[in-house]
Amino acid sequence: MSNPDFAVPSGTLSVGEVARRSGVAVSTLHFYETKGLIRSLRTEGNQRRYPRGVLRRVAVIKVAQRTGIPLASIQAALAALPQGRAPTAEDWAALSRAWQAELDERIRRLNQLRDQLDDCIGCGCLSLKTCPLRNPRDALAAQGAGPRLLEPDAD
Amino acid sequence: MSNPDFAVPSGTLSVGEVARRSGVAVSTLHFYETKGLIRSLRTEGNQRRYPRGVLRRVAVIKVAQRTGIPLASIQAALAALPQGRAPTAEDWAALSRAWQAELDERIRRLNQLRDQLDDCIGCGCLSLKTCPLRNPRDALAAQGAGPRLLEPDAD
DNA sequence: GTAAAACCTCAACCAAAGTTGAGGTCAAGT
DNA sequence: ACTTGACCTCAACTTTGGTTGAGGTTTTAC
Repeated sequence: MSNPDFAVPSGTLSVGEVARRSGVAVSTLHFYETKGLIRSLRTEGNQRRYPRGVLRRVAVIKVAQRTGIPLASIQAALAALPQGRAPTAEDWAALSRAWQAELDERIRRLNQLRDQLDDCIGCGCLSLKTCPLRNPRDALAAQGAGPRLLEPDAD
Repeated sequence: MSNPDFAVPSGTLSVGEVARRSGVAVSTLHFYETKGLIRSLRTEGNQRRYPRGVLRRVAVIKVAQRTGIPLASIQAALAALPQGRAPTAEDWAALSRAWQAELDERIRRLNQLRDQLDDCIGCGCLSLKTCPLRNPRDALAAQGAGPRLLEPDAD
């Protein structure tokens, strides 16, 4: 059994090659596949063969991850790419813009926090009920698993 | 058995009170205790009683968490507070300064990433070997579980 | 034609930061 | 006295982002 050119387009990459060239472990590529972040064709012997585009896709995944976006959201964003044709530069750019906006928002929130920490230095106000850092709902949207509820106004 | 004033200093808080006043779940306070982030005295009936200082401590923990610092590091920082006496405002301020520096660093890295994403928009360069976003070691320290290794210079 | 390297699946495990539940005890109000 | 709510411990489970290993197959290279 062979003529691999029939079963699998030539110019595809094995999982090991993708791993080497993308800097991502083979196990991670398997994992991404189970999560629907990437897809592969199979040889007759059931081995993965990736279209070249996978390298860009993995690059994009890693970049998005570094901005703090969870894999599930990355998956959703990638799934929204046009089906049927290879994504264009503009498709990728649109993704980048969306993620950049999210990143901006995260940076904004961290800066706010930083400034408040600045205000609080030396005043010991972390124990005061009026401190914005102790009452995040005042100034900041809950980030992650923030405090659910603070005493209305007692103490 | 009682005379709680003997076993436990008066003016202490039960775990439920701390939960209500700090906005943190009881189970979380238990969890923090197992991680050495807070400590408690016990009544004769084995119930937790917290010194009032625990409220500030929990507030500080939550603030640090919002800056993205892992609990283990927070624990280490808190453990470095002077033993024996209650921390002073200056003690807390020193902590704040340290965390603020970390926060600054995180913000700096995210800004760098944002700018690079900016540069890359529209150029489709995520597929190019020269793109700084694909070769993070060029410009950025590995953040979290970054790519281990990128091909030396092939491709 | 055979041995080694690469690949396959599946299940188990890891860390972080908790949450949930079972089964039992303590404390407080009436 | 007794019921109810708050508390106790311990173990198991959750999510995210993977890694590790066992046991078996495929591909490649000599």
